[in-house]
Amino acid sequence: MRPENETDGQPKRSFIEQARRAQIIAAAVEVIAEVGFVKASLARIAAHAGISKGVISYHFAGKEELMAQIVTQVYSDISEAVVPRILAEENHNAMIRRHIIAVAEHMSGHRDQIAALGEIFSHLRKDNGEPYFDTDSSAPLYEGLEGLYRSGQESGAFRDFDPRVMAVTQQSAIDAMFAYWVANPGHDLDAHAAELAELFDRATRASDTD
Amino acid sequence: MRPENETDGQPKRSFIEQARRAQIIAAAVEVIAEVGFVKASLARIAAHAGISKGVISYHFAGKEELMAQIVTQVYSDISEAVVPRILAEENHNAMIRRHIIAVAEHMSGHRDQIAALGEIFSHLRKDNGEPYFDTDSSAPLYEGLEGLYRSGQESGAFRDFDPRVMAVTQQSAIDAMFAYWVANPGHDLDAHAAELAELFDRATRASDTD
DNA sequence: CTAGATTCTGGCCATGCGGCCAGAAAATGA
DNA sequence: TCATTTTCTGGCCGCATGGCCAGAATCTAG
Repeated sequence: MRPENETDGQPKRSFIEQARRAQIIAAAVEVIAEVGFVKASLARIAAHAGISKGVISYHFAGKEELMAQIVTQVYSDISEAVVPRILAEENHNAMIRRHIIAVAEHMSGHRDQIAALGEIFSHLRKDNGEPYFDTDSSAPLYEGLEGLYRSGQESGAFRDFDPRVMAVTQQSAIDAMFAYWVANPGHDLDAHAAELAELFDRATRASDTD
Repeated sequence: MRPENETDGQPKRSFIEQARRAQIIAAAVEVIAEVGFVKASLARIAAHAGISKGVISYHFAGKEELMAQIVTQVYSDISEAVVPRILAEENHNAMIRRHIIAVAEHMSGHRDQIAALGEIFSHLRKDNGEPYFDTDSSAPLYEGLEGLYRSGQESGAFRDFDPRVMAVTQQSAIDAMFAYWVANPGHDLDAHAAELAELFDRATRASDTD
């Protein structure tokens, strides 16, 4: 039996439980990165972690929760590493460049994480079959970029484009960069990021005549 | 029993067989677009087409071949509609713009097709679990864009960027546009395409000082 | 030391899937 | 008309999966 501490809000977790959850998440990331979402069964993840299958069921409500936790974990790692570096920049043009370059630099040391994230994004579905992560659930992510674009437009650093379209495009360009890198490990990630930074700088920057 | 005409090269197909294959492909596209790849079982596709499940097995070697045929079909439709319009342009900058706008115009009347295509791309795997369509299998697609970029660079229309990165980025931007549109049917596809055309024109165009 | 809470094991079960097949039905052609 | 080929039906089979549970093992506190 599982202790019921979920009377309100967040369940309390013992240290052992936190450690187990972290271990399972780490194992799941490695397995998904290696064999893909579809073949990453609970049995396989458990075997990779050196534990029994039931342990996963014990610590997570189901496969869905495990996957969602992976996404949460990776996302917060990224934010922690990238956001401060963006905010350290002093003008909007530099912030755009920094966003792309910082996330690439961070991910270059965490390839399994970004590979697993891509798999989960495209495969995880709710029971009714709808995507777990669509453009709406990513809204907070886009809103950050959109806000940056809008304020840059107000300051005159950026030309007059549709911020939503630009945000969707920049995010997709970054995702594609990682997908390409995951499929082609020899690819030069930093060089790719530098190209993207130049690309979006030119695409967003106000013309001299504007 | 199935007649064996596959002695060499392409199997001969009767008119009835061609019609059935087309019917099944059409049904599969609709089902995938509606319920997603994972829930699009052969049984469901057959029911939607009003035929027995075995018919699909009879006309296609397996689910894999059916999915591959869908991709082939949709791709050739796109090429037929878009390529001539690109070639009709007279300079490289206009060709880039036309590529984006023409594909969006074509797809605006074929939403199920592009929705199914996205599902198949991200879900279809070989037996060994590897993606059926990765960046390498899309190489012919990229090579077309890359060639366009290179010749534009030689002519001086484009600045000096990495053609591979630009091709991957432009394709991902277009894919993201469709994905956003599929998830948000009210989205203005033509306006989005116009924004992208402007974006990539600015990103690729040679500076006055180059 | 001991009782109770916590964590783990290993296997069972229902479900849904794709592939397959024997025989029915329909089309073909002489 | 009737034999032969082509097409279709409906169900069966093996397989893999995620969820679940009874009982064992381990830890904790009094």
